[in-house]
Amino acid sequence: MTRKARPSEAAVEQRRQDILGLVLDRGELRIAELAERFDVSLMTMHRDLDDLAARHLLRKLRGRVASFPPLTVETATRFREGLRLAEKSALAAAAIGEVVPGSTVLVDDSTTNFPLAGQLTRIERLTVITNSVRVAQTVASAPEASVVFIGGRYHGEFESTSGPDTLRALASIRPDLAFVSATAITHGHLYHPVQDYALIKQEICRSAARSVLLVDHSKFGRTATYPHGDVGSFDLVVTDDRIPAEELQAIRDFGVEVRVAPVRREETNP
Amino acid sequence: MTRKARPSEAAVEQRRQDILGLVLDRGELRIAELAERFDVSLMTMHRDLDDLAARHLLRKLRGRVASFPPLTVETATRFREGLRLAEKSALAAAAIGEVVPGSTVLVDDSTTNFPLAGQLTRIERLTVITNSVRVAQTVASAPEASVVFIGGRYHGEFESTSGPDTLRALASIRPDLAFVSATAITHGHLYHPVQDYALIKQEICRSAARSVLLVDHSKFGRTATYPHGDVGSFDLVVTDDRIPAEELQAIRDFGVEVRVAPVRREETNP
DNA sequence: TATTATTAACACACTTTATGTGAATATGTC
DNA sequence: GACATATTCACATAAAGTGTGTTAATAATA
Repeated sequence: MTRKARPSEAAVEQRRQDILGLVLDRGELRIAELAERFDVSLMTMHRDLDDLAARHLLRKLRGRVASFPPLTVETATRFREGLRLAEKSALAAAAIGEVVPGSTVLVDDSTTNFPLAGQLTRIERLTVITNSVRVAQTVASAPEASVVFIGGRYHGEFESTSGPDTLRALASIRPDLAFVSATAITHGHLYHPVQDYALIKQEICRSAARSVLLVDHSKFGRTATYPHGDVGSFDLVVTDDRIPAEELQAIRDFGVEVRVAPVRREETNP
Repeated sequence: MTRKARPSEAAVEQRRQDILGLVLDRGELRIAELAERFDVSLMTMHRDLDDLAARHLLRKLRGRVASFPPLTVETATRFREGLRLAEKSALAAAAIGEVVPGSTVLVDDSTTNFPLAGQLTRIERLTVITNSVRVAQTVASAPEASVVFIGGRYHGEFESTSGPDTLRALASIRPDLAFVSATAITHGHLYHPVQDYALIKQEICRSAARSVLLVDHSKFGRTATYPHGDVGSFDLVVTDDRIPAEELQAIRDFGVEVRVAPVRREETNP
């Protein structure tokens, strides 16, 4: 009958993200219901779900799909990629000024730091240390870049390393500056759903001469299983202008400098 | 006039590889001449060359292109990807039998090892140690895989780490089995164009309880700047059935076991 | 300034991809 | 094991995406 216009690749990916969001919200859903709700055939919905399942973002059962524990999924690189890009770019622009040419900069594993990594290629004679494959690849695309990758247990879902080897390597270096991000922050206290990464973020603050925390507004008011200190460990916090007022005050109460980056809004999701 | 049929993406990539091969062979060529030789417009040739230049595989000058030092380019991952895949798969199939479930396997950075890495996901309770991002990503795609990435100075063109940190990390581990490959081998002696990697290959042989060398026939009869020992350091050499007879004999003279993998031939380039 | 090389803008034709249909196969339930 | 339902397969279709060459504008060299 009335055939539907073929959507662009980006639109398909967007739909799949939306499906995942819904599944994450509900925990479990019938496939037939999803097909109806997104107004696609059962076949297409199966294809979407097969794709998400192949990325280990949900489980496909007979007739229904189930989510993995929500925060674990949200932490996976494949899920966060491209999310809140405007905010992340704004944070990068506000933070890049901290970087001095010729210095050694440590960049944490986080999609928040990806735009920042792109900016770093413009600064001269930098040594960039990271445990994130994506950050390493981005910075190394500049011909004269010096990149040090920190080894350890490799996690495919984050495309980065962690664990005791990583901690040990971190303890033996002393970068001039470190950029760290957080997945969850409430009243100035930081949390991460994966213990290994919580430990790493703490160790980074200890090892770096100066450390900067990058968090967009969506991370505020959330918590996760493993606390990893508070904003007091940082010398500067960079966030965007949709940070809740009381959270902003909480950070200032720690005596930490806060830089609020303006985000140009066209069509931002809440 | 007579429009030309639009080639597939693969065909375009093949043409670009051919262009690169020619430039590598000649050192320098006029762009107009290349356009004529490959029977494409000047515009298309510019697009091809821009692409190759963006991958740092050649330099585009005004009216002509020049190659970087040949062996350096040939070593770059971006160049070797997909080259001699039939041989590499055959080597992987012949070598995979060496891997014992539950053991710790070290896999060298090399496109030769990529198919092998894919095979490794089928074996249970393995710990895979590597300095290659691609190997790490491949193995980590299996959900229960345990992957250890060796840190160090990161090289974008190889997508892997090397240098003193890498050597030190290698020295502190003792894998049950190591798969190593070589870029150049003559009369049983091994060579690599990059010193850092030559050192790593040597260190691997020292640290692993048992080590296997994987080399397809194209690597024989070549040398490079940095020698890194001979086949005597290995317990087994796996190669394909187009290995020159005298090279095969040379390896056997070292008293090393050789396994010659049969390659199914359909349309293999020389 | 004259000449040649490069890039930009566009139209075209081909390839690739997302989709839905209906049939064939697989999976679970009673 | 029979039945119902879920999934996959094979195919046709339409639109998105991509490589190409032409012409015109711009940039670089002599």
